[in-house]
Amino acid sequence: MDVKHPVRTTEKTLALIEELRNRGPCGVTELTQGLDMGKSAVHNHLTTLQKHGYVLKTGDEYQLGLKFLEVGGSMRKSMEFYQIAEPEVKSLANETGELANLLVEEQGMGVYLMRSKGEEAVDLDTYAGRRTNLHTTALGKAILAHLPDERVEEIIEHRGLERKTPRSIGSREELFEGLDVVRDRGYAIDDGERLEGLRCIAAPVKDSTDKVLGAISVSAPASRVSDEDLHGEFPERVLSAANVIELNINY
Amino acid sequence: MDVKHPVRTTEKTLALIEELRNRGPCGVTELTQGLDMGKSAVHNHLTTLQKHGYVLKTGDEYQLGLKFLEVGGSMRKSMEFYQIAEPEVKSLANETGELANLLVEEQGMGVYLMRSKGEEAVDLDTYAGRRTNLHTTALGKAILAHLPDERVEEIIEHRGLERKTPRSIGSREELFEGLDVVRDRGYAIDDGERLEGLRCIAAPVKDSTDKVLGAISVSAPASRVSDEDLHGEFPERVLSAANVIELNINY
DNA sequence: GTGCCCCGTTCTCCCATCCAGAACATTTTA
DNA sequence: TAAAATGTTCTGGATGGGAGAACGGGGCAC
Repeated sequence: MDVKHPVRTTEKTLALIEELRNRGPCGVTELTQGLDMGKSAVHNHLTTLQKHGYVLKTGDEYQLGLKFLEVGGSMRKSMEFYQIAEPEVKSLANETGELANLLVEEQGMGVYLMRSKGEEAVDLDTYAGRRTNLHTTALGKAILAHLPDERVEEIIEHRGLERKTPRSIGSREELFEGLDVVRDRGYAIDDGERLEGLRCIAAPVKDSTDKVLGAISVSAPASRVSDEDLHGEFPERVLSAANVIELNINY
Repeated sequence: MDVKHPVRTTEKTLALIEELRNRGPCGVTELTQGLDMGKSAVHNHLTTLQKHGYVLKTGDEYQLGLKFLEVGGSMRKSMEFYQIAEPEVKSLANETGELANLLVEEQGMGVYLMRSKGEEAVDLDTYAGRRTNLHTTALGKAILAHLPDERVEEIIEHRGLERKTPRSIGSREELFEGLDVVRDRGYAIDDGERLEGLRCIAAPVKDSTDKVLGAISVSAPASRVSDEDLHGEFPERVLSAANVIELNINY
């Protein structure tokens, strides 16, 4: 991203936020390390962010506040796709007893909008807002399969095709072959590619013009997803949920 | 909040974010109005934020991205209180079939960490990240009742005691009387104070040193909460959920 | 108790940099 | 086809950001 006239002061503030996020609660001096700013500058930025609620101070330690959740939460709530999909993701989680997820694409990355845990659900390291490379999950592949080819090219150009595990996708050819399959059968599968022993089934959600809005999925341990279920009951339920969302979006 | 050396450039960026949040997707010129900045300045800030993922551009329109949800979501996930309370809030929603909520205090305001809808749940205007004045909800009163008196004084000093409806708390005396009651019986109630016909029951969650960490609640239409239930089954369930959380936090 | 060190905070002045305003490139409107 | 929007780029001058030094206070060693 080539910006002609970046606001350097703002970039310093954003770098500070990132640093604070990685380190967790800490003092001014500790933050200064690795930030290419002096103590007074860091202090000025911190107090400014505190004044506006983005940063909290307890004793001599600073940390990020929940203001980010406020802004992010209100953005999410204002998304029609989220509002309509939310109850269906919950139903899917309750029906299957497993972990159900909702993903959208933003700037070439997948962003989890929500996750809902059924009775037996495994606890993954995902959370609302979490980003992943699209090619590494069933959700992402469901989305990629329904984006224009040139967009997919752009994305792999920009975000790469890093392999998470030996079994995961790592080349352009593998990816496009996989996406063909996804388009043919209507749903995407991750059989241990991201995490050994974890199976995910995902379906795209499209609007009335066939543009993909996002994807919905179920994740479960392989021990509870038989080979028949992997191409039977699970895709059926996921596709059904995706279909309900599509119907509600298009009235 | 009196900041000695505020970073004015950062404050401009934050003002722009707020403006963009209120207006939703819009162009540079529209944003410029009501921001006391020229077109070029607004443009510079927007492209800088875009470069770092906080702002998205589609066509000629700019809007906030899900980066805020990413930062906020990771903050929330890192909170022990949220991690432990989350399943209990879900259980509470499922058992009662109503809307269950989790609130923490930050800078004198209540912040919803999550909400979980049961089968019959009403749909309120709350969402994860949403802020409210503490004195206007059962959740807030449950928290206030277990903060030191001087802290409560500070908060009403700083945040005021605006009445939401004629029935809601609007004076210092009313508030402290109410908090006494909450302490005595162990839970807080909102009987139509915030919204006509809505009843909420909330209980505080405290750690082993008796410090209040947050509060958990159920909200339901008055038609489904009889006068007996209001001081019977509902508080019982809410207190039980709060108790489970406390046990799990203190090991 | 004393001295030392390290922390967060404040101050000041110089230089980086932010940005008004004008110019340019496109698109929309009349 | 002209006029009036829009987003984007450019430039120099005033603004204000922040390095470095100084201050104040809390904690630790001895």
